[in-house]
Amino acid sequence: MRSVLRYGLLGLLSEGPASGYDLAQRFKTSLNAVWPVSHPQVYTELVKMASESLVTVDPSGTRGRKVYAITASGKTEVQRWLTSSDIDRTLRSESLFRVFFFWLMKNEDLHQHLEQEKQYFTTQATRYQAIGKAKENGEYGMGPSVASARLAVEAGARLYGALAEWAQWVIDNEDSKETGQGR
Amino acid sequence: MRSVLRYGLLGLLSEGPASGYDLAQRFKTSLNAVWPVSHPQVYTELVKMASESLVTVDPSGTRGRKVYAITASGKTEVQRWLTSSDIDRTLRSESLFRVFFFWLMKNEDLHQHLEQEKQYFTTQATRYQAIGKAKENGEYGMGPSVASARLAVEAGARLYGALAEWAQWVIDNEDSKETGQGR
DNA sequence: ACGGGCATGTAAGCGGTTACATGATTCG
DNA sequence: CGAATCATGTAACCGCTTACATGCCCGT
Repeated sequence: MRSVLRYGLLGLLSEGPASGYDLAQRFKTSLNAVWPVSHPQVYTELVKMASESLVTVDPSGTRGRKVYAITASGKTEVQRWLTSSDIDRTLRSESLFRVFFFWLMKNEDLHQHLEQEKQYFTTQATRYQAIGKAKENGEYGMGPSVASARLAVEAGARLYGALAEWAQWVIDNEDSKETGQGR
Repeated sequence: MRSVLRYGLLGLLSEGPASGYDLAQRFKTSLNAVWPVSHPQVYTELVKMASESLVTVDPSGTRGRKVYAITASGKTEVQRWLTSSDIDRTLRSESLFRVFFFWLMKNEDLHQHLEQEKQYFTTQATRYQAIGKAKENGEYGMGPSVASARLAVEAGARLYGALAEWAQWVIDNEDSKETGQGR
């Protein structure tokens, strides 16, 4: 099952033509949170897609820009992906991976780590809440793609909110053990 | 920044010696949810780690098993990882990636997709809740590694719970749009 | 003029998947 | 005895990262 990069690019191009640089930037500012990509990856994939005529290239943009546009077969391809039901639903996370090995950490180090994690999660949660508010106030325009992004942001806010609460729960658990309240 | 596979293996070996097959199985039953690995990856990494003397090999196990054990330098290595602060906190998810392109879907397809996602998320949430209960009842033993796994399971339950609620929220949003309640 | 961001790429190498391959052991 | 599972690997290939490289254009 091929990576989602291709479909992300086709999805972004569905909003209108853009250069590789544009696409890499837009990946970095929004999609990066759930699927990081690097710019060489974007450029090479665009070339590949052009050779499969999923996109067209107009190399006459200003400042050497190459403007890509989605084709009809590109549109069918992204549609096919969106309606295909074989999704990899794994939630990959190095943070959660570490949790399995908390028992190897010294109490002191673990406590510090948990505080950091909680800090990070709450920051992210409030950040996404703020972005969500801003999107509702139309600060990003009001196209259909913005409405979808709003949904994604809401998911982020809820996820990081849940993780922040979880971190607090773990900290409380630790404390009750140490003070012997559970005896 | 190298992948977490190595540290996962060292972490599992901290509980005691095990074969490559064992380790691959244990990855698949617990760590797979946050970091999938395939068995060739496990075998090759173990060979590499043996050559760096982070683990030792005893090839005289029953049925051709090769039993690996963690060394002192292996232990320091996993400790170093656990206390290093440069974590990649990205929450990779193909499900959430798709959300950005919901606006490209037909209402009908989208609604069906959302119902499926909600179904999946709620199933996972209840599944993790059940595992959490079982761990508390000591059905997996009561070693320190089980306590950590319990924390990870709790995170999973909360995460998927939040996602299930989110999916419901999106469905409600869609409905209010269609029936014109927002007018 | 020059520093910084715009814009595109190449190349090496690692991480990871998929398919293939092999033998040993247990269970029915 | 045969099927399933245990157990370990190899090889080809793809995805992706990192480092390197180049030229253009804008603002000061």
